Amino acid sequence: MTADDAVRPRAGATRNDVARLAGVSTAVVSYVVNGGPRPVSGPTAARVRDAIEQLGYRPNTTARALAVGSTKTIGLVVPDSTNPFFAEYAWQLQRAATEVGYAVLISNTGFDPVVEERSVLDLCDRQIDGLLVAGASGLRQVDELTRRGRRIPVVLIDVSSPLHGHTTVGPDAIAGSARVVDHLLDVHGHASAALIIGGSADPGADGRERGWTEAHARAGRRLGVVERTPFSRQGGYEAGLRLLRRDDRPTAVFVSSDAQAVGVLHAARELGLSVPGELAVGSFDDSDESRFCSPPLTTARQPARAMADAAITAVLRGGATPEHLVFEMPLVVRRSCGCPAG
Amino acid sequence: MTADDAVRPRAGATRNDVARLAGVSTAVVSYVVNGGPRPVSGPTAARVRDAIEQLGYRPNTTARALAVGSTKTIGLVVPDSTNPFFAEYAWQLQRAATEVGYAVLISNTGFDPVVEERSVLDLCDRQIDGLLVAGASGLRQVDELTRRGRRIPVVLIDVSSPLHGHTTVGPDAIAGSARVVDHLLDVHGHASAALIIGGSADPGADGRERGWTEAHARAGRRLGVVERTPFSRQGGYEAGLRLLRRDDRPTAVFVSSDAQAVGVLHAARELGLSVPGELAVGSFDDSDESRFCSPPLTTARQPARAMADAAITAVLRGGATPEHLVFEMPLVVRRSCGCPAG
DNA sequence: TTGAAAGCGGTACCAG
DNA sequence: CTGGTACCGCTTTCAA
Repeated sequence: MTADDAVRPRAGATRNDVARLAGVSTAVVSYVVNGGPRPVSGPTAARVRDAIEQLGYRPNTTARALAVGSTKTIGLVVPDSTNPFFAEYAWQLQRAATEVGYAVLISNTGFDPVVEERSVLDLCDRQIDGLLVAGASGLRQVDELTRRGRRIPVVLIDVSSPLHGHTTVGPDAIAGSARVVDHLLDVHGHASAALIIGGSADPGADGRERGWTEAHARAGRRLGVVERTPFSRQGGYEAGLRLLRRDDRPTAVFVSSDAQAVGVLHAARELGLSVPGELAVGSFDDSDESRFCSPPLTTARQPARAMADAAITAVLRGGATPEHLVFEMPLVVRRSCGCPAG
Repeated sequence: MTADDAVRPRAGATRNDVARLAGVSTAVVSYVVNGGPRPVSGPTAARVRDAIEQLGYRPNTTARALAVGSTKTIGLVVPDSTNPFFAEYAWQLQRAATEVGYAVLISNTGFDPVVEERSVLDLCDRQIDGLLVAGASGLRQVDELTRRGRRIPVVLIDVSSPLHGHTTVGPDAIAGSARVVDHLLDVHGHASAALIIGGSADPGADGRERGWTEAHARAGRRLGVVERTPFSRQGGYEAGLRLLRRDDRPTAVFVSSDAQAVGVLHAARELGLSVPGELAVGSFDDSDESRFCSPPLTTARQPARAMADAAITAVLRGGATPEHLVFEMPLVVRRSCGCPAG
């Protein structure tokens, strides 16, 4: 109201200013701001609130973090937040975190273990209260972190199989993948399905590969060929091209992510092959894109929302006792497998 | 080496521990950690480094932030990080920020002005060093922030037209949109193009709408119909259905985002209409998806990488003097407009 | 070249 | 119910 622009320090009011204006101690200001830990009389509290209002006082989160030892922030390490599934997952994690008063600091690794290591360290240096890691490559430094210094809770998200000594949350990738391969083999009668999947870090560790293998075994079929390629549309496209140019071109393929599957669709189109007519495709994720591509993808659904809620809950609980949360993956039938529209 | 698990405090070593072990003062530890502001003799520095190594000491970023008044963090407010373009843009911003030692805290608003306001406040409370805002709705509270308390630099990203008093970075949406509409009108000879665009907050404020309008004006054509719908695949799909069921079904449409365009493609497919045969579509963004959908989209390219670099640079410079950085949008010709493959 | 000490903005315990 | 005050971990000025 008055010419207070000149009076107000550019740095913003601190709890000291508030205390002075309200004629109380800083402790009292703290009590009313946080509703505790000591009670404050009505009138006093009112004076404090007035002062806060008048000064436009906002508590300094950094100072609070230093004092209480919690930043109300959780770190998230993902390979590539640009991938439609991770984008959605990250979004859900953020929503879930926000709902309980936490912020999420995201770090992309680009599937590079070195970057991943650096990311984990950076995040920890920022005093995050918990760490969510997708893309399990960097387990080594995660372990080390857990050992030395601040013992911050870590939960591995997006792991296909429960990992010893860590709390994990992820889809039942084995069952989910098997479900789509079964569908290809059983209801559509393909002799086998090829597999398009990511880098060969540790074949067999990936639940998607195992599900694919097991489904073939159960059906008594010989395994189809496998193509390894990056988890991206472009990666899927290239693998698709390779696959579809083979002399023994497969009639069905299970692709380990929607992004790659979109690339496969593109490759088929370019080669003039019809999907599902000449190539049936099943996929994994059920990201938004899978409903809108052509043809829409039959895919195993990752319940991102539920997993996100679980991951946030788990990491905030502190990961004291390792637990393994696995989520069922419903089969979402659309047209890429050969089923009629619907 | 020894049984130091018992010795090492669970809280992690502090600079005090390091100082004690190295037999120096905490100031010296600070000097060697930060390479300044005072010089330290070789031997002393070596002792300190040893101590750091031995204790596995990691500086506490929070404490540092409190002391120096900078969190090395910049806030980013976006409507929906799940949208393919924003996902990519956010990714680029993160990359650019990381390169200069900053982290990015993302907040999604879901296009809700109330949420947006809360987000901006939350971010500021976290003592971010700068704020990037996409989706200009929340200008009011941004202005207010700039006025009271900590004067944090704000840059508006993703604005189509330079905004008074703020530093902005964005594509030349008017020219870019006009470029694709021109293409539809001139090279493919359509009488006019319909427009699919987002919420009607302030028609005319959106550069895409203006570009579309101006292109028609220049060509001496009557404007096509406009459909307003959310910026999502689903939104585009619904708008597409509405548009394509009209008696006076348009022969060409300019869609204001790739995500919506993908929805339009889906709608056309569902109605058995061929693109570009019966409907030519031009779009905006050039996200990865636009290369892989069917048919691939002719679109105006947002130079996300360059814009991200500029945005980070600008916000870090402090936004002292408002500047308006606008980026050209190249036309990317693919097949959805009717041009031959290539 | 190094040490002592005064903050940065809050929190929360201990007295009163 | 409230005030005084010792931290939280690090930075940086001032003296030595």
